[in-house]
Amino acid sequence: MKSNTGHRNDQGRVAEEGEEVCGEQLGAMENARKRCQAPSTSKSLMATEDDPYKIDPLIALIDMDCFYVQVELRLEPEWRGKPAIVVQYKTRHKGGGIIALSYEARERGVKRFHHADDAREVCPEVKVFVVPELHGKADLTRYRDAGAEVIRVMKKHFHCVERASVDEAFVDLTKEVKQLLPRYLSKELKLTPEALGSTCIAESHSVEAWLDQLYLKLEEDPEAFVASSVQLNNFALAIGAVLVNDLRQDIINVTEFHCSGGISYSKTLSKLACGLNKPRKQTVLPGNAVGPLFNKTNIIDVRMLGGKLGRSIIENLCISTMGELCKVEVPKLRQYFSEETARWLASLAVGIDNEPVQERDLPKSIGCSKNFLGKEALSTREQVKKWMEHFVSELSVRLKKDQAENNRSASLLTVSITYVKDPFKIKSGQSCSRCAPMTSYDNEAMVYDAFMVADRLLTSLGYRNGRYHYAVINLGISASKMRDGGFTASRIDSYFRGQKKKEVDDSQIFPGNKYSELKVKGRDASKIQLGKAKEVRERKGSITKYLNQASPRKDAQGGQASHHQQQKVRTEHMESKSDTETRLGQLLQATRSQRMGKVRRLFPARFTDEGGTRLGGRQRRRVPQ
DNA sequence: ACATTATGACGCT
DNA sequence: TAGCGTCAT
Repeated sequence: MKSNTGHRNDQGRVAEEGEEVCGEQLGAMENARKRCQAPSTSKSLMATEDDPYKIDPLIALIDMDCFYVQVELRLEPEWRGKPAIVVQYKTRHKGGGIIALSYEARERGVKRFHHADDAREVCPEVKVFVVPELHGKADLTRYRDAGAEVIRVMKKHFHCVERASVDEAFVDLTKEVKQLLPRYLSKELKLTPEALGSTCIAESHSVEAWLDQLYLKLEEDPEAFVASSVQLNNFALAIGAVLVNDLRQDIINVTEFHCSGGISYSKTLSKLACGLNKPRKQTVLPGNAVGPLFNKTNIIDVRMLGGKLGRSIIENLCISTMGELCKVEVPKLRQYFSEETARWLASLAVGIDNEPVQERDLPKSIGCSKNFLGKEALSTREQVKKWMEHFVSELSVRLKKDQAENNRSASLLTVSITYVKDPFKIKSGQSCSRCAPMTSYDNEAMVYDAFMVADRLLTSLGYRNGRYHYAVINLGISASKMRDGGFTASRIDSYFRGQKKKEVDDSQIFPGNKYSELKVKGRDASKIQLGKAKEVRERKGSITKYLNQASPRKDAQGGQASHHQQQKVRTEHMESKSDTETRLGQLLQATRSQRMGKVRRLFPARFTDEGGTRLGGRQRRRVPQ
C-alpha cells in the first residue's frame, strides 16, 4: 500500500480516530469555511441568533424490504414468515423471473437472478406469487399503489421527500431535527435506546454505549458540546434516528409494510447505511464511522459508482474499496478522469456528496414497456400496432388516474424501440426513441400517434413484404413533461401552431379507424365528428415534423458492441487514442459531462483543491441552491 | 432456444 | 430540444 500524504488521507485517518482530534479538525474546518465565505456556506452550518445551532444536513433513506413480496403478503397473510418470491411471466422462461424475494427465501439459498424453477429447486416449499398480467403484459399497478401509500405516510411526517423508486425514498430531516434540537439539549426530551427502537450505529456495537457517550459529553461540558460541530452532529443524528424510527413505525401501522432506513449526512451515506442492517432495521452512520466503513466498502456498492464509472475506477487504478479510492490523489485521478470527475470522486471518497434531496413525491413520467425476446420479437406492422394498443390501454388508465389525483397532464408521448437484425442476438440491440405531442388521453389518438411514430421509424430501417427488416425486441411508450391542469384549448393549440397539414398514409393499418373513416368516406359528420376529423387532420400535421426525422442517427447504425465488449475495447485503446476518438473517450465524455453540471452546482469556482483540504468526518455540507 | 423485467430519473449535445 | 446514454431498483 502506498504511503499517503494528501489531505484526504489525513481525513481518513482522522475520521478513524474519531472525535479526539476534532478540535484540530474544527479549526481546519473553520478556516476552510472562511476561505469559502458566506455565499457558499450552507445555512444549516451557520449559527445565527434565530438559529443558534449549526449542524450538517441530515438525510435519511427509507427502503422497503422485499417490497413486492410484502405487497403480496398483505393480500395473503397466511404466507407470512415463509419463503416467498414474486415472479413475472410464469409461463415463460423457467417459470418466470424473480423480481422480489423474501428474506426467508434468501436464507434458503434463493438468489436474485434465479427463476421460479431455480428457486423451487433450492427451496421446494417456496411460495411463488405471480405478478398480475393485463393486456398481455405484467401489470405493476398494485405495487405502484402500495408505494404511493408509503409515500403518503412519509409526507405526513416530513416536508421534503424524494421518491427515488417505487420502494425507496430520501427524506431531508434537517429542518425537523433542528427544531427539536433545543428541546433535546435542554433535557425536556431524552434520547433513549427505546426511542431509537430498531436502530444500529455503523461501526459500533451498542446503541446504548453510543448514546451514553453522547450524554456523557453533554453533561461534562454543555457549552463545549454545543460549540462542537462533531458532538452536535452526532446528537442531531440521534434525533434523526428517533424521527425515522417513528416514521417507520407509522408506516407499519398504516400500511403493514416494514422497511429499513439509513440516517446520515448525504444521500450516498444514508443509502450505504441503509444497506448495512436489513431488514426491519435502521442504521445511523456518524461521521467518524465513514472512514472505517469505507475501508470495507467496495467501490461498486456506492451510489453512482455501480456502473461503468465504478468499473473504470477499479480497472484503471487497480483498487477495489472506497478506502483505497480515498488515498488516491486528485492528480492521479485526473490521469483517468476529467478535472470535474476527479474532484467529484475525491469528495465522494471522503463521504462528501452535496446532492440535495428534491421535494418530489410523484413520478415525472408514466410509461409501459415490454421485452420481446427470441421468437417473440415483433417484425410486422400489425404486431407493433397490437402492442401499441395494449400499452395505450394500460397507459391511458394510469394517466387518467394521475390526472384526477394530481391535477396534471402529460404533454409528451415518447415511443422507445430496441431493435436487432437477428432477434436471437439481443446483445447487438440498438435503442432509439421518437416522440410526439400529447394533446389528449384519448386511446385512439394515442395509439395513432404512437404507432405512426414507431412505424415510420421501423419502415425507414427497411420494410418488405409486410415485415420490417429489423426485429423489435423491446417496445415501450411513456408520457412525460407533466403540466398543471388538464388539456386546455391553448395548450393544444400551441402544438399545432404553424404545422403543415400533411396527410400520412394510414389507410392500410388503420382501415377501420374512425379518423380514417371520416377522411376516406368524407361522410356527413356531426359536430362532434367534425371536431374529431379536424383533430385528426391537425394531429397528422402535428406529427409530420417528427415523422420526417424518423431515421435513427447514422452514427447509431451498424452493429454496436455489447456493454461488455465496449468495456473491453475501451481499456485496450485508452492509451493509444485521444479522448474524443475512442470509446473510452465516449465514456469519459459521458461521465464527465454527466458530472459537470452537478459538480458546478455543488462546488463553486472557489472550491479548489486547497479549499478541499478539510479534515475530519464532518465537512459534509451543501451549497445553498 | 436465446434471456432479468419493467420501470424511472437525469445530463449532455 | 429530441434523442441517446448512464445509473438505478
